[in-house]
Amino acid sequence: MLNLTVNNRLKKNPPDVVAVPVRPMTAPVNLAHLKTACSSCNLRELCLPVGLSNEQLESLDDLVYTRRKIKRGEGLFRSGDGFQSLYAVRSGFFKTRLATADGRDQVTGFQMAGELLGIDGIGTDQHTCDAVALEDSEVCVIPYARLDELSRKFDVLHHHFHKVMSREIVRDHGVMLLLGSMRAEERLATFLLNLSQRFTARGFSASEFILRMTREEIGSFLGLKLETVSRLFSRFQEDGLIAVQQKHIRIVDIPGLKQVMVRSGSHC
Amino acid sequence: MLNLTVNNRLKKNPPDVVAVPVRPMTAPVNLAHLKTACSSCNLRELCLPVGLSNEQLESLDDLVYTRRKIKRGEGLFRSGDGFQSLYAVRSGFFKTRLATADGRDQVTGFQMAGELLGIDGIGTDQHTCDAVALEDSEVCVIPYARLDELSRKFDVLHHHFHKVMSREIVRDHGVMLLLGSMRAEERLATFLLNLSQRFTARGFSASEFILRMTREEIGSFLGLKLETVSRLFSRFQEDGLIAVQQKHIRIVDIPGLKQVMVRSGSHC
DNA sequence: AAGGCAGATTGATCTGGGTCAAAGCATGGA
DNA sequence: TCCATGCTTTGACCCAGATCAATCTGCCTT
Repeated sequence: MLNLTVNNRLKKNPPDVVAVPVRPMTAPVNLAHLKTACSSCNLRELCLPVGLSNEQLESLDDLVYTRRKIKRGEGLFRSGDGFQSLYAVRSGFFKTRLATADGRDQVTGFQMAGELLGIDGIGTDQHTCDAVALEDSEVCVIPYARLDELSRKFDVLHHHFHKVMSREIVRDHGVMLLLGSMRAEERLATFLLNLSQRFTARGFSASEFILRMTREEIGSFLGLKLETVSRLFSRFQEDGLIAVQQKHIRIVDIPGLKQVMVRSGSHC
Repeated sequence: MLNLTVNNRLKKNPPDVVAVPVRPMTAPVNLAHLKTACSSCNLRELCLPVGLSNEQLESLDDLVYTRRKIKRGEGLFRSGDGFQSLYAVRSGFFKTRLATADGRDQVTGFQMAGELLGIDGIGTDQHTCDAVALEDSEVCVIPYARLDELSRKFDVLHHHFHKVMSREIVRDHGVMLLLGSMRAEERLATFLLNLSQRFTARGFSASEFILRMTREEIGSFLGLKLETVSRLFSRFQEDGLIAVQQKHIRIVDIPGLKQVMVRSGSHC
């Protein structure tokens, strides 16, 4: 067995208090380039603040007052850690994974800028999975108690948070469908198109991107072995659907990939 | 291909308005046997009201003022339906399933008394899956707008609802682990033990129960074919772990089943 | 610039679970 | 009571994807 787990072993989290304050609570900062709270964050159309008024946005700024940097391979939180905060990815890339007693591993998702991490902790006041940075990353720390408080003041925020959780559930159902009833090629095609779509939403190229995760991590997420993932990449390339060079992916034929997603579906 | 889909085709839902009012809003009902709202429901320790004070419980009674009966094979809601209400299973048994354009089907869960249905609809104001009764069932209708309103009044309810959603997410991650990295026997053992545990929580026998779903539905949920499920039942019986007779299951050796769940896990 | 090493590719082979097919079994409606 | 029909079981065979193994590639370190 590969000893990837050893390398990815999480360092014990520093407490949130250590995190870099985005806006010192003492003196307000006027310089535009330092005003890095939600109201001026360029992710505000993707992240928690979607749909908030300017006024509401500004009170979010008091909520999200710390950031935390996580180096590649380090953990943001791990299963069993006490739950206090949610995290919004500001930059970088994460995976979440579930580990079983007997050493198995299931990657449950990959998170990029604007996406929320840590919701799993609300139910039991403990995190139930590990979140690991796949590249040097930064997150906004959202103390849950404050979010709760604030969302009682603002209907929109309250409702929006429910929507975020609900969509996470719907996403998970999609992954179940993928794992439970798709063939290998469909899974990988679905995965690539999903990434592409999420990059597009962030203003990046829909057809060209760098995979932040290894073949093994992709495999774990898709319920396949890394060799299978690798072979499929090669096959897709032969078929003129994509161009792969290690982690660099270019989708050559998006409609073609979409066909793979569906066509092999109608088995028989 | 089996034509199960045809038989399970959902009838278009009757609007919630048609549902039987549990407590007519006009005159309060005094008779104890008719007082069937949350405050006197025997599921209150399992369902949404967990942890509420008596006073809070009584205001829930105004929230949950209708019930709906669903016959076996009928749908409670289906993908695409507008979302207005959540549903708490009062009696009976449901499955939720996701259907793809190309006719594939993934069962995403089975719900029993006290469990919540419909959360998937919050994110987009439309349901994203079908909920189908596996036996004649009854649900409490919880208008979402009211829940929202009420949860602004009661911290506990508000927070509890978040917990329910979060736990659903954690559950889904567990299913991903199952689908993504367990072998067939482990999946079935996990499934049986999970059912057993949920029946126990409801005061039923941990070791003897009736399966409300077909082999095909179990298979769909577990990412296996019905023949595989059937063969595994037979194998488990040969191995003295369970006794099966059609839908009637008796778990003979719970520790043994737990071993199957883990042992085959350490592949190699 | 060289060496080490994590990750990726590719080939050969094996196998768990899928597929196809044929009975068996139970339940409900006429 | 007796089919009809939907569900389950079991057997024979097959194949997608796993496993095992041997390179290859590119990057990081010194």
